[in-house]
Amino acid sequence: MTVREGATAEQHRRLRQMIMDGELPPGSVLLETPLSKQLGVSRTPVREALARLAQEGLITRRTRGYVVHELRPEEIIEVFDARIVLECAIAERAATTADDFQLTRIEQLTEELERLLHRLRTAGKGARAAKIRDEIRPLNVAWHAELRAAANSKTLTGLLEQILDVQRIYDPLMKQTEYEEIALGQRQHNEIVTALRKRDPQAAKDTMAAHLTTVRQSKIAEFTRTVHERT
Amino acid sequence: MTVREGATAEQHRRLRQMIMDGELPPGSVLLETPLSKQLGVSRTPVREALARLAQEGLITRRTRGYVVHELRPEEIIEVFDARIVLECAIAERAATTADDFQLTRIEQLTEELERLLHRLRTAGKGARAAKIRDEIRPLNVAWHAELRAAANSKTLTGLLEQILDVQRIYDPLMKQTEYEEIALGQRQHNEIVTALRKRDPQAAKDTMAAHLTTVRQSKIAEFTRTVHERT
DNA sequence: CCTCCTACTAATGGATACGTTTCTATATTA
DNA sequence: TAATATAGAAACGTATCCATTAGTAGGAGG
Repeated sequence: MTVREGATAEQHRRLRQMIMDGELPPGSVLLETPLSKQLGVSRTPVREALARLAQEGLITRRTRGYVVHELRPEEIIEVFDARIVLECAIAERAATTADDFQLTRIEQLTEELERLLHRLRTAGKGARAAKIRDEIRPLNVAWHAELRAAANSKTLTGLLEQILDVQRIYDPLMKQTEYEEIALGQRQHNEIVTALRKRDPQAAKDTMAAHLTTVRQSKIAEFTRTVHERT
Repeated sequence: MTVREGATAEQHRRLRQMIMDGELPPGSVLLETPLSKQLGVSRTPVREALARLAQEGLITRRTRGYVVHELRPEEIIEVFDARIVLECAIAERAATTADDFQLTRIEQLTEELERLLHRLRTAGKGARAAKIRDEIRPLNVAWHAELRAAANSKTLTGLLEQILDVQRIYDPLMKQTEYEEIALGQRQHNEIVTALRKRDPQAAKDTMAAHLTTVRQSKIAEFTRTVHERT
């Protein structure tokens, strides 16, 4: 049977997807009435869906309708700083709370990423490489998700996921990450896993801080490059 | 002129207040239809208000209606841990971002609290003391709010305020804090202010950690005492 | 006496209707 | 020509309506 899903939930999911896919880039205007026609439902579920997106920080209210959240460069950095705070806390916590099953899964994901990374190095820069990147990305997301689960804090996890959502609005605008940066990230993943196994919260936290700081650097560089080209 | 406020915003505010005041303690059931009659508006704004409260984490959806969010003891600790993470990050950040004007205001609040604390010590335990406590509480809240402002991060501030709201659901269930604990908190406030003035992020962070750890201890102690009595 | 079934009540999700507010484009005046 | 006034269109906030669904009480059967 198909999953029973209310119209509100469905439109919420659809709009969210459209934002994350870049179909509705930052600054896009969202109006209740036209959207309800476009999506083929009445205004009620659209209204509710928009209210949820607003509370999630993905869109902002205007006097009339909503706008997909736009961040000024310094705000992008600010959001990333908050992410670092939360994800470091999660790494630190996970070092003590992760059970063996969870650690094993993280290790498996790390190894899988390792394999893909080797394939990417040999693949160079063509269509083959792009395909491998498409496999790497969700695994990376899964790696961080597994770490969150291991930290065993619904509160921290929830807050971090909120932040990640806001960040993802800008993902479609980003250029692809350089191979060297991915490789560095992978080395750091390995270090973090080691720290978790050693049950060393301080090391887990510090390594995560290093990891995210480099990711931040590269993302900001990508972003400014990209925005520069769009003018 | 009175502030123009839609029915949705008004009911949202009213319900939130009722929850914070303990008029709707954790576990209370909130149904759209009865509430709309009780509050004297149609279901539409009530619906929207409930949806917002849910997104804020104050109430949770059930198959039919909502319930004021209930936390198991270990979840209360978890929420507090998240608060510590965020508020330490804010203290650390504020040490570099706070401008002189903000620092001065925090110092003024600290001094004001100092005066009230002395008055409380001499007032003993009667109705006079209760009155002073009623003055201390909002100042304490203001002190922390001013610190958040000084950290100059809408993101961190927003996340922390979410957490604080969830915590406040349980405030009406708490017994009053002992004088000694308030006094300790005040000494720590002073230390934090000193660290901010010295522009020492590490000290600000560490002191805040110490401060919130003691607050956590006392709150948890209060809470278990209180819950114990309610059985 | 307990369990299961059925019929009823009441709440929800979604659509629609209506009055109000805001935006926009056109026309008028300085 | 530029600024402003004004009329019309469009979106919003709130109320109401209807179909569906989830609880509930009461009765039949074991």
